Order: sequence, then structure tokens, then C-alpha cells
Amino acid sequence: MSTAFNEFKKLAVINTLRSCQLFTGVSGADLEAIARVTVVKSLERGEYLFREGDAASGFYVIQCGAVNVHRVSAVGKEQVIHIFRAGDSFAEVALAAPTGYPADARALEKTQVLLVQKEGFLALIKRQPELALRMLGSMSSHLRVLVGQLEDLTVKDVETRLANWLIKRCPNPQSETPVKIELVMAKGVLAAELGTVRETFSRTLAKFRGQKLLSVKGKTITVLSPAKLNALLLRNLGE
Amino acid sequence: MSTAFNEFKKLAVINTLRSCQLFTGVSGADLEAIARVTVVKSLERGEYLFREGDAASGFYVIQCGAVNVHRVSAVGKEQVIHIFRAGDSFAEVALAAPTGYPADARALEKTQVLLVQKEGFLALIKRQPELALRMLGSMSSHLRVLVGQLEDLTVKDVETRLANWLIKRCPNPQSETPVKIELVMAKGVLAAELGTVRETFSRTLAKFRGQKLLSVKGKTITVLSPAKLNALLLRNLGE
DNA sequence: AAAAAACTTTGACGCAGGTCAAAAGAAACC
DNA sequence: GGTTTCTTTTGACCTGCGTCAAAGTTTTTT
Repeated sequence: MSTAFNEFKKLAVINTLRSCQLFTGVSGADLEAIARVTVVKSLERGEYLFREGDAASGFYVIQCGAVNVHRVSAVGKEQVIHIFRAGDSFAEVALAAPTGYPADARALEKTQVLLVQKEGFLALIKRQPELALRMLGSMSSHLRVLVGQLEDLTVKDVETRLANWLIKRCPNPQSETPVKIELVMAKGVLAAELGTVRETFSRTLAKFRGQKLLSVKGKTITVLSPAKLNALLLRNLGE
Repeated sequence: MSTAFNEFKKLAVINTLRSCQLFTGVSGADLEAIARVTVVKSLERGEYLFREGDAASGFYVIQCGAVNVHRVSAVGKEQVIHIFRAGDSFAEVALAAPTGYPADARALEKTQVLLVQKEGFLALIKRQPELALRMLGSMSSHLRVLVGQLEDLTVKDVETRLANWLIKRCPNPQSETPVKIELVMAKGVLAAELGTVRETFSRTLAKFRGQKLLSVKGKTITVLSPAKLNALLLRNLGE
């Protein structure tokens, strides 16, 4: 491999790191140091990045594509923990893990990730406590997401969860003007993310359609009246 | 307050810190430094330590008693995240939180906690990156618990969750000799921790009693044959 | 453009578990 | 000891949602 090519690759890596929430504001020199302990991995659709219990070699930053982090029960049922996309970091848990990864991770499409290797990064931290605080922050936000999921899955019903999901992608939930939402994933994948199955998801969409709250055409969902949907959401939450 | 008394209090604090998983192996000098940014809080049964959204002033270590960390939905339903007891630390998330605490915390009985204050502790970390790594480790294990809960609540049924809970407190799950388990909490509290309600919990106990797997007398549950209960658990998990 | 593969929708059905109501213990308080 | 309050148990009932099966759709492949 030519030196020029390596140089190019390093720049690409640094760019991805910079685009990652986790490293905003980190100096160029530090990013370069991180890049030095980083390797790139390519994944085909459906390929596993790691499985539950695998030795934790580091954490990941997504360059492009999407990764489904989930658990599977003995029955084979898959519980989606989160779907990560370009710029997201995940599996920071690996840094502190004497045990392996606590979940499975599989590419939903052709994906490139950076693996920031555990040993090297830990050495870096010792020199830069600032970095450790960032990791702490990132893990805490993942914790928040999980806590939110817990509530979602146990307290709210599917109708409410879907309404919530839709409203989150409406720029202005008070507005009466229709909003088009383009699904990036297959409907079945979204269903899983919402903690349900294709069929129930489909029915719930149908119900909303019946109430003239939205219209569906392929992968495009049009929320006809965000305000009305939002009202329904609040009503569901409110009692 | 006399100096002697303060000295005594400081020793008690350091002792509690030392007994905490999180700080095993931390040097006496460091513990003392931590104790300096720590304050003691007493709580009556039912009293709230903090509520969701409250400004995060630090994380906690339990000296004695028990704290129920949970979320409540708008409907008022309470989802238990975890019940912490003497020696446990929680709300480490506060260290990295620009936002407030992500959940509620309420004492289940008369309880004393140490509040390790955010600002002071963060300053300490900058001098001792080692500490940051410990926090990372602790948060990662909480994350693991949450991931486990997620699976539990969605994938397994109440019968399986209860069996699992019981088996966990049998010294030897293979054994045929009865094991007495003394409940520390009211049955309703345990039910909530298992993600269900009193009634369903009661019925599930009754079902096990009918199968001669256990007997119940007040707050004492006797697992008549851990081996048989374990078999049931494995069967439930296995297909 | 036809065939194959993958994804969605819809109907029928069953059940785990939540809610309501009422009774019976236990514990706490005067 | 008696009354009040809290906890637990049990029965009756209802419902959200998962499963199975079968018919469309859409996308991909060749």
C-alpha cells in the first residue's frame, strides 16, 4: 500500500471522527492520535459486527450505513436496542468491559465502521482525562435512551409509540400542514424498533389512515395533520 | 460541631466508600479526597431523593437502607428500573449530564446515602484518570442491567421472570434440598421490580405452589426443590 | 419483461396479563 | 383489645397484541 494512499485513508478516518458527536471540539492532534488506534471495517448487509459475549476489542463509529444493535432470546425473538447510523458511536461499554459485548450488532445495509481499539484508546485517556469525560457523557446518553425504551415498551401501547415516533419527525407538531416522512428502513425493521411485529405495525398505520391522520404510499408516510396526531398522542399519554 | 465529631463522620464516610464496589482498590488518600466532596443525606421511608429532570448535583452511594429508582408515565404507572441497597452506587449519569436526572429515586425505608458532588469529583478525575475509568466501568454495568431488563420485560413472561429471580437466590440451583428465601420488601414492591402487578405476582406464586415447587408463609418463600424450579426455568427459556 | 425473492397487508383466533371488586389477613395505632 | 390502615389473595372480565395463514405488492435479478 502506498504512503500517499495511507495518508488519504487517515484523513478520511479523521474526518469521520470529527463528524461524530462524541468528538466535537476535540483538537486535531488528539483526533490524529485516536485515528492511529483505529481500523476501518466493511460490512455487507446482514453481516454481524459482533455477537453477544464476543471479546470486546473496542467501540465503533459509523462512517456510512446502519447497524442494528439487539438481543436475541433463546426463542430466537429479536429485541432491537437501537439502530445506529452515520456519525453515531456505540459499544463504548467495551472500554470498561471485563466481560464481552452485551448484545449483538448486525449491519442493516452495506456499512463501513471505524473500530477504535480498546488498548490504544485507554492509553490515550490516561494522558487526556478530558476524553474519559466525553465517553462518560456518551454512555450516559445511551443510558438515557435505554431508560426511555424501558418505559416505552412497558407503559405505552403501540399506537402511542408510533404516534410519538411520527411526531418526533414533524418539524412543527402544532402545524396543520401535511408533512412527508420518507422511511429509510423497511417497515418491518421500524416495527421491530418500536418493539412490535410487522402485522401490528401495519394495522396501526391502517387505523391512523382510517382516522384520516395520515396517508401511506410505499415508503412515504404523509402526516396529514401533525396537530391532530399530536393531540391524539397527548390524549394517550394524558390518561 | 466539634472537630472530633467531624473527624468521626469523615471516617464513617470513607468506610462506606471503601465498601462500595465502585471504589475497591482505590488508595486511602484518594478516598479521603473523595470524602471531602461528599455529603451525607438521610431519607425517611417514601421520601424522594430526586425526581426526573432535577438538576444533577452528583451521584450516590448507599450507606444503609434501600432506594427505588424508577420512571413514572403520565398515567402514573411506575416502572422500576432498579432497587439499590447498601454499598451500591447509582446516578453516575449525573457526572456527564447537561440535562437533569433521567428518573425518579425514592427511599423504600429509612435510608442514608452519600452524595458525591459533581463539581468536586470532576476536578478530582482530571488529576486521576484512573477514577474516570472506574466510573466508565460502573456505568457500563448499569447499562448491562438495563439491556437485560429490556429483554426480560419484552421477551419473557412473568412466570419465567419470577422463576429466574428465585433461582438467582438459591445457592445451588441443582440441589433438591429446600431453600428459604426471606423477602426484604413487600410483595407488591417485588412485583413492580419484576415488571408486573401484585395480583399477577400473587397468582404466579399460587401456580408454583400448586405444582409443589414452593411454599409461602408471610414474607418467607421456601423453594422446595431448586432443581425442579430450575428445570422449569430452562424449559421456559429453551423454547 | 418475466420470474423470483422480499416485503406488506388483512382476517381469524387465542392468551397472557392488566383492571375492578371484594374479602381476608397483618400490622400499626390509639 | 379494638379500630384503622395496609397488604395480599382470589374471582370475573376484557383487551392488546402476537401467531398463523393467505393474498397482495414491491423490488431485485436475470
